[in-house]
Amino acid sequence: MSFRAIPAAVDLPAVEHAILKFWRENSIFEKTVAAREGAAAWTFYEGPPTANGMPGTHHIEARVFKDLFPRFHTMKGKQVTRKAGWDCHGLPVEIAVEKELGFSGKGDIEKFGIAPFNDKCRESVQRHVSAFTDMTDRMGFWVDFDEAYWTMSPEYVESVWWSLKEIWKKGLLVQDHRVAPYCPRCGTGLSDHELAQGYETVTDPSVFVRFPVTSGELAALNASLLVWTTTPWTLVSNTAVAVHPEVEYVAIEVTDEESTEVLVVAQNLMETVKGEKKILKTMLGKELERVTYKRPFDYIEIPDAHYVVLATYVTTEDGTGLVHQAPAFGADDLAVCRSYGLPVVNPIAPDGHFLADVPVVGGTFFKEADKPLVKELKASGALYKHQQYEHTYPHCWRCHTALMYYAQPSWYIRTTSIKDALLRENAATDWHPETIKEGRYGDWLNNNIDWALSRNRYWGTPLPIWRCENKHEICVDSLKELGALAGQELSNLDPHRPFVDDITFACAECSQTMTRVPEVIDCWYDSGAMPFAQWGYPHKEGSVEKFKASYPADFICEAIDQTRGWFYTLMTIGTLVFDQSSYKTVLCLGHILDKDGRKMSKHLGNVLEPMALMDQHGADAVRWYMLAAGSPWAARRVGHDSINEVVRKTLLTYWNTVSFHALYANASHFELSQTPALSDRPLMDRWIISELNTLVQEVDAALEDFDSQIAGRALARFIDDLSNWYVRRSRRRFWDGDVAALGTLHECLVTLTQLLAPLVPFITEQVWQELVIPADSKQPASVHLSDWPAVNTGAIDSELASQVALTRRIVELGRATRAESGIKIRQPLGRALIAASGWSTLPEAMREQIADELNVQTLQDIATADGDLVDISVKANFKSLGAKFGGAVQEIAKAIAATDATALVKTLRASGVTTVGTWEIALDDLVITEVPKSGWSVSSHDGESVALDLELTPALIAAGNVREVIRFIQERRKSDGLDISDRINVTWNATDEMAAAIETDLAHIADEVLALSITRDAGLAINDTEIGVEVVLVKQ
RNA sequence: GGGCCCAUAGCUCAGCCUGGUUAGAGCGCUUCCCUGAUAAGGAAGAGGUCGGUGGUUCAAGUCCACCUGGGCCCA
Repeated sequence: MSFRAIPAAVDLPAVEHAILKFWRENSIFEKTVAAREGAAAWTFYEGPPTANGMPGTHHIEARVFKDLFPRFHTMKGKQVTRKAGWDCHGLPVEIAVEKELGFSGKGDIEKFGIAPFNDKCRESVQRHVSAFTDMTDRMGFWVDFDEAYWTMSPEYVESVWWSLKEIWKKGLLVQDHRVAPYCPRCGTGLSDHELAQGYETVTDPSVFVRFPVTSGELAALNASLLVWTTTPWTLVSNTAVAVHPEVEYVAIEVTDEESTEVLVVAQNLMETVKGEKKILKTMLGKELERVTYKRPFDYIEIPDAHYVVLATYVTTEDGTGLVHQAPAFGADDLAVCRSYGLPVVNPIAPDGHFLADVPVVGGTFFKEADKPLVKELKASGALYKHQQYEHTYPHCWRCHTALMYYAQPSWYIRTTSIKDALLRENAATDWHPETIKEGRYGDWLNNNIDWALSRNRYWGTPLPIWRCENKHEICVDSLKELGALAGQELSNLDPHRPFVDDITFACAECSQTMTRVPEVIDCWYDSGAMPFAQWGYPHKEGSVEKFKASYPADFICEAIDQTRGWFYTLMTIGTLVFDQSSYKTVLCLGHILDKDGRKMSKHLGNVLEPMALMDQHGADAVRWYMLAAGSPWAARRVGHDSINEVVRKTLLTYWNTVSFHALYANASHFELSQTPALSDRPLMDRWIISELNTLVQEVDAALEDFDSQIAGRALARFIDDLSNWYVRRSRRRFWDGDVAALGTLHECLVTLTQLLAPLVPFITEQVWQELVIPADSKQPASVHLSDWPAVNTGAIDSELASQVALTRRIVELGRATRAESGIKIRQPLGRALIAASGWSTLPEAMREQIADELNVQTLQDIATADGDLVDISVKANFKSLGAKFGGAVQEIAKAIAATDATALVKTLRASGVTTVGTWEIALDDLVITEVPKSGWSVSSHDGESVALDLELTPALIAAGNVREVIRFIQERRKSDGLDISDRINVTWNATDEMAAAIETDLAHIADEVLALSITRDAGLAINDTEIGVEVVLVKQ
């Protein structure tokens, strides 16, 4: 058992590669899971990334957090299995393949063939997965790739089918119409993702049209509804007019040069109407419900329609507050019209042209129909106003055709019918940050709409519904069931298109042929089904047990964009199928932005490539930055400089403290067993051990609360305390091989390494191998196999902590005073006066440290110094006064300011209370500052002061010179390349003044510089040395 | 257009829940100090209308409302 030398310089990325090798060769990840066999499980679900491109830095972000908490809980004794997953299906994959093949739409795919196209999609997924595994491995995210689930695997698809059948059996999976953006040229609907790529600014007509009222009081007034639209081509399909039920509408008589008429508009949009106005009637929107009107075009048959309906989505931001409804061409329109039982009539063919038999515009492309229709409106007198209107409108990103919102048949899951259950499950979910629960996510649930499940595409889980021409329907839950229906052995069938499309069988009810409906499902359903589908539940052997043991998850974690993505589908499918959400705790991360606060995108060229980032700075640095530099749930900026700082400040300081320990433990042949009991160690040791145990408490609490930033801050502060106070102040003890100091530092480093391990697994593993295992062979082979440190509350001494804090504040003030006085710290001073409330009880050891740090010979309490040395000033303590006297504080503060401070403090110190004005105050109602009078150099802060006596005696000057000489020789040792433990012989010469100082303290100097002999050589030239000394060092 | 989140030093971020009168840290910059582990450390300086406006209060960076700007999600 011994300590190895650990180099101070370290190449972090190189160390990481060695550690990766060590983990791999020794199966450390597998062992951390196996070691907890039989322990309570802490379940984590991996949200599968879509392998449709190369991983970006934002992928690292989520994966850092997905790694930290499983590592933490493993150390805390839980078994955390981590199954990787890949989201394989979906439009993004199809688009990537289409691009590769140079396709421009569904026609090309069908020409190419669905089977070969899907083969290409499968290949594309497999190709990108390796980039993800490389990145994942490099960053130290421990997850089991060997057992990864793939959403395209047959057993996964069958499990998804099973769940769909469960939903179908409940009557919640149905076909209905859906309005979606649609490219009439490509003949396909577009996803939101595609939509976002194609917005273009266009100028469209904006028309105000009169719809004459035909029933009730308003008809008697000859009133017309004034309706605004920017899509005149949809007026042919007008079915209703929507108003907001709670908005005030007015019927106004308008008179201009030519005529008088009565129009109905929202009251606060009356400005739209020009001319002399007289309000005839005011009414709420809901009073207009079911008022009938005459539509502008009678070209197509729309039965039982054309009246006013109520809709809360109507706004009075622009237009007239009366919104024309064409349910085939607007999602809101469709929802509103459907709730009134209005028909959905569509005069436009899938190619975007009006049906040939429509008058006036038959055969016209929808966008081209605006002009002739406006002309017709003008001719019939229905047109009130016609303007041009510039706005952004979605276009097809492939062919730039203006998109149509177009009603298409689509399959829905009736999630609205389980809304109450979803709200119940959400209420039981632990969200981090908490605001998401009732905010963004809660709102989304409250405004829940049915899930449009189907896609008219190729590469996805086929919707397992077969139908005959009499609309009899069956949902299939497995290949086995399908085989039984079809009378074929199908267990080896690829459950994808086009193979499943080929399976047909006779309808049990009408004997007609049943064929599969053509759609595939939304790939978000795939990923939301992973809690059971990852096990092949319930078909696969053993899956039932595995599923039950791992449902619901204790922890999931993704970025905030998943609120309506995976967080939603996971909860919804769980609730639909099992009546229970599939996760208990969810950590919702903010986004990673570039150094200028912009989203990272290829387009802006500001993407940080993750592998390069880790090769440059090291994965630990990137991890620490993600975890600790800012709040996990806030959006954060990433740049090279900020990551560099992490390395310098935190990781290298930690490393160098380890290296320092190794240096002296090695030099003095320290053994851990030599460490004395804690109670026998000096105050300084007991302090840092107290801080260490406080740290264990803090980090544990923060990580239990998923707040890595607070944990990181506490750890960084401790590293700083350890290195820059404990080690620095104890340096001499280390030189001397003090076993208490070496043992204390070792204890701190071992525990610190364990606390850091889940955050920065590489450097801590290296330290474990270099520092811990060689000294204690009983320790586990990896830090990640060790148990989370238990806090020793008995070692926490809060009084000691506050005393050290006071010591450090006094030192800080003293240094400021020193700097101000212009006298170097190397020059000893005779006396310092201290004013601080805890001074009188400060232990001697700490006073010595202050004296040493400030290089003063004696310290004295300012209160015991000669009487008129001190000026006392007081200020009101608003916090305590405000609590006692409330509104009177300002007056009291004035009264206090007007009182003689010295007398006031004297009285209070003697009797505890006194009256100022009419108020009785106590000592803690004042902020007291004591400052020495002139002749001293002083610094004060928050009522604490340090004053230095600047008088230099010849003895002090000589002592200063001795210190100069020692420093000079030490520097020479370093520049001569001597080892810290080399013994030397010194030959010296100096100016008279310096020589006198040296002669008085030869033994001390020799001792400090490890000199066996120290001899003057008057012949040695001293001219060109700054302090008037020259030395020659000879290694013994 | 709607909802949610965010806005504090040149930069990255604390502080806000629980209001208290000179608003903090680190990086960067200038000057100086210290150094027998450190790519470190220390001191001083420059740098802030705490996004804006109003309100509540004896007192607002902190609580409330509105506005502006940014981000995300949804239309």
